[in-house]
Amino acid sequence: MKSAEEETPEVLPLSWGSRAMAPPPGVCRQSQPVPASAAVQGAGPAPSPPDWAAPAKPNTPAACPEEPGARVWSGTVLSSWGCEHYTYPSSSLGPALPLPTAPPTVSGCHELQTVGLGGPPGGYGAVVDAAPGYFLAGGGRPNGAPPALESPRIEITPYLGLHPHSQFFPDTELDALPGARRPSNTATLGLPPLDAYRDPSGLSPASSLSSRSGHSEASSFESGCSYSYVSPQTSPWQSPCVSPRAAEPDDAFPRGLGSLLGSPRPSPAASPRPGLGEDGWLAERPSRPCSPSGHKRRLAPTGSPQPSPGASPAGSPRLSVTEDSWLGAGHFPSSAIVAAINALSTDGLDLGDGLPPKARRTAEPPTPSLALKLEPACEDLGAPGPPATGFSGDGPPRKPTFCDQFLAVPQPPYTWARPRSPVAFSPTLPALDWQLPARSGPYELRMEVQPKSHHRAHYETEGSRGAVKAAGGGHPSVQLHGYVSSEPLTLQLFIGTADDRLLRPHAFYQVHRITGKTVATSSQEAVLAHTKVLEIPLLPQNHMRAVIDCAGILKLRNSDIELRKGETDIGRKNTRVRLVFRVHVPQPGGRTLSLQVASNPIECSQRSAQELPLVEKQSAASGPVLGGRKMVLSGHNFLPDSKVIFVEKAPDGHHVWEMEAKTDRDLCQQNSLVVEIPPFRNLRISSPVQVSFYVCNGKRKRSQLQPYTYLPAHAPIKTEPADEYDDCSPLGFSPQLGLGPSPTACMLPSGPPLLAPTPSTSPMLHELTPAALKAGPTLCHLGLAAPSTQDLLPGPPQPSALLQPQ
DNA sequence: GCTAAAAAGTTCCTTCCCGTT
DNA sequence: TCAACGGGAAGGAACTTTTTA
Repeated sequence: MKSAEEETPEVLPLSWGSRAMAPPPGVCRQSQPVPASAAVQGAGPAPSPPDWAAPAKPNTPAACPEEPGARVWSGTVLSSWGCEHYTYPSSSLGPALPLPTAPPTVSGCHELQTVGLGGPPGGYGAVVDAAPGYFLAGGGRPNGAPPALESPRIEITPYLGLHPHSQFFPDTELDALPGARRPSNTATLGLPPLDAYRDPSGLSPASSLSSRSGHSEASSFESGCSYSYVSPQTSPWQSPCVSPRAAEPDDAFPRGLGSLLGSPRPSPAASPRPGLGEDGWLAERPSRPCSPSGHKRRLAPTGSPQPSPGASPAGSPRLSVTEDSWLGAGHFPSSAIVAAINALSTDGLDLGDGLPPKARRTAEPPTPSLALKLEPACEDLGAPGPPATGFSGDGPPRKPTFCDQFLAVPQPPYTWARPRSPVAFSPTLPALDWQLPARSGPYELRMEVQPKSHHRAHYETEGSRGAVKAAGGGHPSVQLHGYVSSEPLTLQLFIGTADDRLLRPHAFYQVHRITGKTVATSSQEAVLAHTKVLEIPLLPQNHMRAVIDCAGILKLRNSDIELRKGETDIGRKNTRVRLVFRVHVPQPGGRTLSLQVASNPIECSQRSAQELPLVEKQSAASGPVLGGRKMVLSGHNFLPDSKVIFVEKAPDGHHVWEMEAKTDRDLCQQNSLVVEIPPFRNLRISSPVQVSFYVCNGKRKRSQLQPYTYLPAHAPIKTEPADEYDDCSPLGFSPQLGLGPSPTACMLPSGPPLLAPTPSTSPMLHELTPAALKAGPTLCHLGLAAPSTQDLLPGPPQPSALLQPQ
């Protein structure tokens, strides 16, 4: 069989190369020589992957079936996860990172560092990854995680810290949080970014209120309590969300606020892109404007003061995205350190130090705008009130608010309480792209009912297409097991990616809050690091189970996202998502345990949902190298002519082996397919070999890659179906890897930089040491204190639940 | 035979329409 | 009656393949 590489020129479009091989966000990959301490990250030769990653062919770039020329990095990428989580400085340390010691070659990054201390979360990736100590251990990264590979690239230098949506806008009481057991250290700083998840410049000229879920008046009115805040631990992928001209003081306000401040922002009908003329960047946007009519079926009221639903979810330097490509671990910076820097830079709310005057000025809150926008939504936000106590069915009766007069949304049996004012900044919950296990100790967050594999997302120009449904009718549901307290918790929901890379917030899709008579589950919106998050109560009286009938999926226009500075994902054919649920369980000692579970992939496009084959489940995740076993695939759009192709990819992305599996056409149904697993090309393997397969209905009609592991002849054969193989994915993918068994639940502290193993608990559980609290954030220590790779053995990297100090 | 440009064909994205609930 | 939901399709942009020079 002819490999894809043979059919495709080796030369990739620059954009592809840069996407697929780009350095971690914020890492300024220099072409000049780099000191050893830093070079390994950006440009050094790839060290050997940790042994434990071998079965998963770590960091193996491979061609993707749909984009043969594109590099697909498959394999274990979390080799440094555990340790990264350990390297989480505390906010109590103050802004004292030894930044000046960074190598000169990352000076660019250091510029970012300086600014980044006051900049958006994404900027911290630059800070962290440029920090010298970060690269000390393990050949460049803690635990020896493979570094990024050199590749064609586009260097992106975000204007960190100058973004108007910086989290360092002085706190505002507009930025209220529901308190339902939201850990008290949750960051609540910052101006609610009106365009927090979508670039307002990309506002559809005729966006309907119903679908302007981000910060639309409609949305806010509905919820009456939408709020935004920026996660302090936001990872670099959460994007600096940088506006090209954000450094201009006059342009410092969020664009969405411009109109509120009196800047010309004509009615949507008047101009498809109002304000383009005053924004040179926008003027260049080739983004398709509106339809000739410039109207939508249901137009927003002319002259509405609401300029935009918000910003794109990620101006993120997120690494390349296609449904088939991803990057290996070596490309990922330490989110833990990112969070640490976040904490360091923001602790005590005194953010002035180290901030360039320009950045500080930019960070000043456009208070009038805020007041104008949010006043109707939550009039109580600004008023003194009780501290956040969380929602509770037994809570005090909610004072009627301004928005209540507008919406007759049925009152849930509980209310969302709000803090009087944002809580002081401190290291907190893991960033949304942190990989967390679904269970830890007695706790398990489980998807009881999976969503349908297809859900057509709606555009902002459309009306809502309703809530995500369950396959068997009804709605998806999630339950937290093992929780015995009577305190309700908050379940967070956001739209994550469904490719075979690390699970992370999807740049092109956002969760959309559904309200109405048919919605029984209360919820409210938040914006965490440019990603909309739906917060749903988990109530003991409901056995900590939540039916997700309040979540739809909003599609953002590709052009709006892709053209954002720093965004490296592409939207085309990137139409699969997952519902990602998180819960943060308070633990004794003031820490918080974070769990996460992701749903099955959901196809969100109209067309592909009708045509492309989709594998939802496979009956086996592994088998003998000799093949010959039958495997049942269940999914959609299978045809009698469907082919199942097994592929193995070389580290450089070449298909080194392809084999079509025999399919039993007699047993083929639209939703199921029986294939005979072909023998592997090498019958003498000594260790498991990770390959992939896909279902092909014809040219360009291929399912996503699914994992399959060939086991050596002498190895015990694991016969359980893939569903049991991994508790986070029905396909046997670790949600963060697409490979390997599920992570072992474990807990990590997230505060101080020095962490000592706690033998009495999971090897992943580390206690804070007094010395750690005093020692200060020595990055060298960060690396040394982190558990070694061997600590994580056996098995693939161990994403951890996060046990954090409160 | 190779390369580049142009043309043609295909796929996908976005918007709009409209019937149903 | 209205709005939300949900299926379908038009139009065009983006991409791929083929043809031509």
